[in-house]
Amino acid sequence: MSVTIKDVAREAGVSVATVSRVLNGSANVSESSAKLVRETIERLNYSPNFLGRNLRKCATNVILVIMPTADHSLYMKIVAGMQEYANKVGYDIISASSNATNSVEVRQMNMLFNRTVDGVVLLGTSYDAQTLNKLAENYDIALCCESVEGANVLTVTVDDEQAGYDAVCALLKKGHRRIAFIGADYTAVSSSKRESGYLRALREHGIPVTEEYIYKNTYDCENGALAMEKFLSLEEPPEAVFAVSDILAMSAIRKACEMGKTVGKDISVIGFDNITMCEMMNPTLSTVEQPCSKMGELVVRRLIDNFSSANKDNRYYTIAHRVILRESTGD
Amino acid sequence: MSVTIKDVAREAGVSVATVSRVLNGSANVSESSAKLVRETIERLNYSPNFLGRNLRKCATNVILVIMPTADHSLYMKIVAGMQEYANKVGYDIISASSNATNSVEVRQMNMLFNRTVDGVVLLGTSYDAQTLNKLAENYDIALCCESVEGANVLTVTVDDEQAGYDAVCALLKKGHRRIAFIGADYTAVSSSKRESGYLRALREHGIPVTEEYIYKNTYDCENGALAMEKFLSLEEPPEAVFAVSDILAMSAIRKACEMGKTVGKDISVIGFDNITMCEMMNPTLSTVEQPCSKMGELVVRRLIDNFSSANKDNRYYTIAHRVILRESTGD
DNA sequence: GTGAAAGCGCTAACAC
DNA sequence: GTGTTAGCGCTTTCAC
Repeated sequence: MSVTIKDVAREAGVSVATVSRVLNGSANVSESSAKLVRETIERLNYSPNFLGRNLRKCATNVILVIMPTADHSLYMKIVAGMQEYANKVGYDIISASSNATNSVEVRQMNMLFNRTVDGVVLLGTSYDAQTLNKLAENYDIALCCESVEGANVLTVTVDDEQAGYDAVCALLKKGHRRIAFIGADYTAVSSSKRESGYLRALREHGIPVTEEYIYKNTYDCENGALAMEKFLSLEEPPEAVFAVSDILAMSAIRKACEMGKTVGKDISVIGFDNITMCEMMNPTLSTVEQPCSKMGELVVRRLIDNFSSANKDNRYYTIAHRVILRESTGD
Repeated sequence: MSVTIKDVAREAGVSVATVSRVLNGSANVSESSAKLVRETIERLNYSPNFLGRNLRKCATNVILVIMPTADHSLYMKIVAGMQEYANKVGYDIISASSNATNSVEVRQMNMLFNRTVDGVVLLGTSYDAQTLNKLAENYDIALCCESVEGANVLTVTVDDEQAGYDAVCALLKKGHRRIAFIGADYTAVSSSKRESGYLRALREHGIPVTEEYIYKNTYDCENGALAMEKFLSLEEPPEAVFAVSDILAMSAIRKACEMGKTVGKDISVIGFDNITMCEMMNPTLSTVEQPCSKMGELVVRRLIDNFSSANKDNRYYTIAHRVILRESTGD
């Protein structure tokens, strides 16, 4: 029903080999044949069937990105960075969202197992280190944004500990000493590392840790509000808050406003990620920027290198972050 | 190098046909063979190569969604709705972002032309009606969210004209009469239709149209701010604003705040889409909800039906919207 | 410079 | 209930 390479060959009066050569730009085709073939392709509106090509080549030139949640500006920016680089070098990026659900993630990983894609980048995963290491033996996978402790798999993230440290130092520099932390639960390595940075900053400034100033739950936005509600109900509420994501920070700010506080004056808040909304919030949100394009480009570049490499690069790369101060910290 | 159906057959001491039958759950396999095959698959860690299967079957069971911009909560919600339904009926959804760029969109459409996916849903497109109609002759495509005038292609959207009308009526009901409009430029059909609804609402309430109250540019968020800046600098500024997207509305609100206005009191704003951020803004944002899950499910359902149908469904479906009033309109 | 043909991994029609 | 085999569309080796 659809037109194949054979049809083109027959119509052009050449062999399928010649058509294939034209298609792939191989040398050793006379200009006259090439022209004839190109015209025939045009005339028949032929488009090569990549299922045949990919089967033959054992490669698809497609990379799958699996996101834990789709509704997150950060991930989309990273994917955009990946795409820009990948397209330049002849690859396509497709993405799918696992809703942070293991069964959905596994379903999507099947595209890797069944050879529908050449490699996968995980922006967060429910797999443990052991499973990932096992997978990496047979397939090309990489982690981005969110690392997994003990996984010897190509990984690209910011230096979360240092970034957390820097965020808190920015608050300390404003003169705040009662600083609270809103994090995700223990499964999120990035959050734990940012918490470590938070603790180190306090320690280095001789500030004791106040247990009530640490709130940890999931990344769901309502937890920002819950955290802020708890903080503001304390006898001695914090003067500043560091949240491990902009979403949590925004939700916290919203709650603070509801409770009559002026954010940036009564209480300062700094988030993490620098998503687009930061500049549209009221007040605008201070944050730690993750350089999304760079991260996306680097991880895809290394992953593609791995496709054709005998000994895979499984290193852990960190990319420089940047603290951005806006109105929510009184700037 | 990777294990194939032949390896499984050899190891299990059966033919490849039997293995294939087990794989596809066809009848006519003795329980003993089936068990043996399943064990062998497990033991060899075999995963079928879908390139072979898809080539043979002329189908991939994958649908591609092309989004004009990735960084938009609305699209992600629609994709989530698609995915939930698609997975239930044995399909996978993958997505890619065209950055509203024709060349990128064409690149992604190639996955359809080269048979890497069975169908495509466009959440906005740079193709014109004629091209779409031509494409629809040979391929399974659908539009969602954003229609194209004159395209006889399966389409699912809200009733944009009525939704615009309803949004403005909500503002009128609050007693406002000087109502402004922030829209996208003429290429966005949804925006034009919402504008028609805006105009009809004014007309039916005997309110003359004020040219200065209509601001049209791109969907880029800065235009919300620019519009608001213009409105507030008028001799007689509007009392209320209807923006065709929440992003534009948020940006407008942000600017109004900067200019010393209290949104919801000094000026009311209603957006469109009901993205997640609406409830986290300060003030929370009134809007017109697009029922994303439903839209996603419907368009995918019809598209899949089309795959196996001789006469394709190319109808235009509209799905019920809902006005949601929050603080930005003084509620 | 060109063509014939093998074969990528799989399914399904056919034969037994 | 099972096996043999053709063939999906393509690339590439080999021969000329």
